[in-house]
Amino acid sequence: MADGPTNSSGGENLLFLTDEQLRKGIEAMFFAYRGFTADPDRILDEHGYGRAHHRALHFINRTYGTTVNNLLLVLGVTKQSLNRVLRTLIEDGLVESRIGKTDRRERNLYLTESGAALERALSEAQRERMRAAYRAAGPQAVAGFRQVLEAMMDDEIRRQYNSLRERRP
Amino acid sequence: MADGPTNSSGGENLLFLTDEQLRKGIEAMFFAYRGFTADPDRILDEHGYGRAHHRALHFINRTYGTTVNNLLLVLGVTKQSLNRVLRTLIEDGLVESRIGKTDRRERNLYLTESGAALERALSEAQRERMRAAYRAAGPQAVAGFRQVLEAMMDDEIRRQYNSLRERRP
DNA sequence: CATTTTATGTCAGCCTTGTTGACATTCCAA
DNA sequence: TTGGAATGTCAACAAGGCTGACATAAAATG
Repeated sequence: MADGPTNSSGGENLLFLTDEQLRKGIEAMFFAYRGFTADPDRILDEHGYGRAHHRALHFINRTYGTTVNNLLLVLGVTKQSLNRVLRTLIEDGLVESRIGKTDRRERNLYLTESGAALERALSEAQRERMRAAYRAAGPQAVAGFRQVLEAMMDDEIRRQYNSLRERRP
Repeated sequence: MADGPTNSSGGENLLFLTDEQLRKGIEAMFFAYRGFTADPDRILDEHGYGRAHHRALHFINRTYGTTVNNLLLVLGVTKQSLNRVLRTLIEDGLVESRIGKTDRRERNLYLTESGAALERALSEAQRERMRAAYRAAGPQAVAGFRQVLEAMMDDEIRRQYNSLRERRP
């Protein structure tokens, strides 16, 4: 996998990575992820929600009319766990669940006005942090950032990640 | 902050970032973090531990003889939460807690042989994933990756991250 | 020396979010 | 018609966050 004689991305080939360097990267990942979630967490807290709600709102917004099963695959949790979160969002009027047209067993999920509003607030806070980081690091760094992250995903996940579609409202 | 007329890292200045690009980055972060934690999680599971134990082991290993208070600051949790984890690690003989020499109120924390062994297994799994990602992406990408992550941290955290010291056994 | 502050530990209780297992309903498909 | 897939629901449990209260020892400070 990483043994090929040439590197596709134009870097020098032989990479000597000390444990020290790798540890730095590991800790950077840990601390950065904390920053990454800090702003949305504050907003969620005001509404009495947690990260699980954020994730659900995010992916319902991204893939308009997604089914519960699709959501389960992306989020990687059990249906019982997702269901609890989903139920509160539906009860609170942030998410609408409509019976599927072609397959009436399925539930298609949509954000309501207020659901979309919260999602916007959350993602705007997160985008702002990401934007600032991107600006500070520069475009070349951003490209590298994305390359490393993508290489760090599990294979099946990378497939899902790469098959992202624009939402069609 | 991001308004300076020049970019320090040699990139072009004007960065036009669409919400689409930022969303891609956000999701990359989400999915990559899952991959990042997947391998240690499996090992931890076999031992009946969770991520909280991993974090404690990691930072006790990194800063040899650290105090409980130091650990609290780095981990960003309450002492009650940390204590629960620490207690099980001490009971299980993975961590040793010694009364401080200069300040007898403090407890200095050390990994035992078996604690160090588990830490090694966990970090080696994580390093291996990181190493593979680094190799796949190349050295230039790695530099960018680290730059963006560092810019994404909270300010106080970045200070902690940058003041990493080699452990002195 | 008396008092206050600091570092740590511990108990109790609560919340979110993950888990498993069991079971019901609905409905497509063979 | 029957099997299986998709979904929902109930119950129980665990990890690991949180708060609040309280105890102890030791350091720091008046």
